[in-house]
Amino acid sequence: MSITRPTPIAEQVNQILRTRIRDGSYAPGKRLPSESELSRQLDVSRATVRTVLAGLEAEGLILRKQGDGTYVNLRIQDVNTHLGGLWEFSRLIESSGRQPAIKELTIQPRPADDNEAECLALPLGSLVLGMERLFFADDQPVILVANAIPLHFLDQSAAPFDGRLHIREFLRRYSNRKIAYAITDLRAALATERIAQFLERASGSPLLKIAITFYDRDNRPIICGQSYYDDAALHLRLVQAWG
Amino acid sequence: MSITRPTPIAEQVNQILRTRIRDGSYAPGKRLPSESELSRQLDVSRATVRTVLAGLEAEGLILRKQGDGTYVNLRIQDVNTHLGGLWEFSRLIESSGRQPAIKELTIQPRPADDNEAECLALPLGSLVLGMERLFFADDQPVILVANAIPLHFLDQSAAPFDGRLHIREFLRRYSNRKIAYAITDLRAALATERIAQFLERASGSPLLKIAITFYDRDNRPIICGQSYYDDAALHLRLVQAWG
DNA sequence: AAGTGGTCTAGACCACGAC
DNA sequence: TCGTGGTCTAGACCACTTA
Repeated sequence: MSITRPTPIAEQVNQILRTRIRDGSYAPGKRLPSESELSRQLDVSRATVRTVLAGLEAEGLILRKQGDGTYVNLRIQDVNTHLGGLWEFSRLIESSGRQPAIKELTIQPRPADDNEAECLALPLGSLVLGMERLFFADDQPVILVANAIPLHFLDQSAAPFDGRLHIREFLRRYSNRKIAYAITDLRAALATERIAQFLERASGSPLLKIAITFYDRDNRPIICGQSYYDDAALHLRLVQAWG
Repeated sequence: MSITRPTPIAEQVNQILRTRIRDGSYAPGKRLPSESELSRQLDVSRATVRTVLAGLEAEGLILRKQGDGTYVNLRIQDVNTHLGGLWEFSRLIESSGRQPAIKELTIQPRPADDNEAECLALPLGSLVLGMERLFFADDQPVILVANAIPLHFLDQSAAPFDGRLHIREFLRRYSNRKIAYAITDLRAALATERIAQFLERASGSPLLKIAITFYDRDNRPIICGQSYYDDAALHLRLVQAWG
């Protein structure tokens, strides 16, 4: 029996507003009820409403105009991520309107390579769980991901590990670490023979290379990963609010 | 440093804390004063302090641990952008510890090409101000940018336009439009002969291609641009807080 | 002039981590 | 247990847009 805490009010408000935007109760281009009105409707303080709206604005979902009102952004349908969601490949595929799937290619303990050892601040030759996975959008391969997690962070008794889980879910199930932030390196790269084969592209095609390292609250690296992203098959399009 | 009224209090607090972090008053890895303590020190409410800290956390500058305290992130030096700074190439270069410079290649009115007309929602053949510029990091060319702005958005009497201004400053000086948000397309591309020459790379090298369209609060496209980013010369590395 | 979002305050109580 | 950050409230006043 697991403990359930009451869901934070702000989170509930968040879900309600997102739902109303998604299902068209608040149509694209239209004005939302005022903050005071929402505050009354939902019976929460205006401060709470504002916290939630700030989040939606940062994602580009709404536009707020002082002295006028809050509007649903017209152009969100074109976008598949905001810069905070860059690691959630499944959601990214989903919000492009396609069906995501993960295929596990390999998943096994092995010594860390040089790059991984450096990323994870491990002594050379330390054991990591190596994971290679292929993400599909509507049965078309679009992202090839190689991850490494230090073995000692994982609950070995939970093996075998399920390679089709999202990284978030994977960590929650097999480890007690929590991710605080990630550092991401964005590069352009040419497809090697092997990568090209998996992604069904010509060898030498340009691909996005996304290298992510996840850290916990104590600044310890938890996971490092290199992803090859076929930007011809799946656009990477993001909104940025003008802070 | 003291608090005065004209500029927003939160902004002043923001600057104060950033300064203290940058100059080492709050050293990397060390704990900041508690929120209540800061609230007393600066004579602002705790809510205001929290607003500012939330911003710093989103940028990855600090880590907050419930029940413990707020810490300066150790790894900030490695990073050159955060969620939302992707368009500010000059700042991006600067925060990599290098000296930014902008060279104006061309700047002149011309008809919009097909792509620009579509991005900017203009009739084919409409006039735009075309701008081609090269960004340098320590005298090394790193980003080639081509922008287009509909001519009728610009104050023609202000010509000639200064092509060495940041896009933000450019718009402020020559137009009354304000940018609300941007949609960015991230791609990998191969350097054409011409692009390679400007960036001093081999023809066919992989480059990041960043296509940005800026919109104002009324959802009208203001600027569109295509940038070629030499990721071998200048890493694109960003922090993402785990929301 | 009225109504909107923007800013800020002063408090309350809770959840968590270190001691 | 104590101090920290996390959540939330009720209300004040300001700045801006629209009519």
